Amino acid sequence: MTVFDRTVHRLVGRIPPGRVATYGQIAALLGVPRAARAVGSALKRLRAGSPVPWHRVINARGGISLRANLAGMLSQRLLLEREGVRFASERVSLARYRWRGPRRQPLRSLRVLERL
DNA sequence: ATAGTGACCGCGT
DNA sequence: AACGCGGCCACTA
Repeated sequence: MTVFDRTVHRLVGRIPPGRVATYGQIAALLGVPRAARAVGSALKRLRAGSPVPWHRVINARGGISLRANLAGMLSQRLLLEREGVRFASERVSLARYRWRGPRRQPLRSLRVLERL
């Protein structure tokens, strides 16, 4: 494990249930816009049983990238559907499910508004 | 130090 | 809309 790996894992850990992010998006949020591929590798290095919600990371086309491992591909889809993410012809609508990135803790006054 | 390897991406057929 | 390429970045052997 490297610093890069842990940084990726930490960020991915903040994606809420029912939402998704793309590899490129994660890379961009980390300040390395073109490291999408490296992000995928970092996720692959996750230890089995890790609490990191790796399944919430998909490719820019809204699809699952685990083409090689068919088993893993199905489980990813299952995990997402279990959270309410719907698939349409092997794809999810990024417009609808894309996570907007980590938000700073809202200001106290704004929090009140959120409850409305 | 270096060459090889992808859970990627955007662009041009 | 699907496919193929080339470029990219971090990691590994």
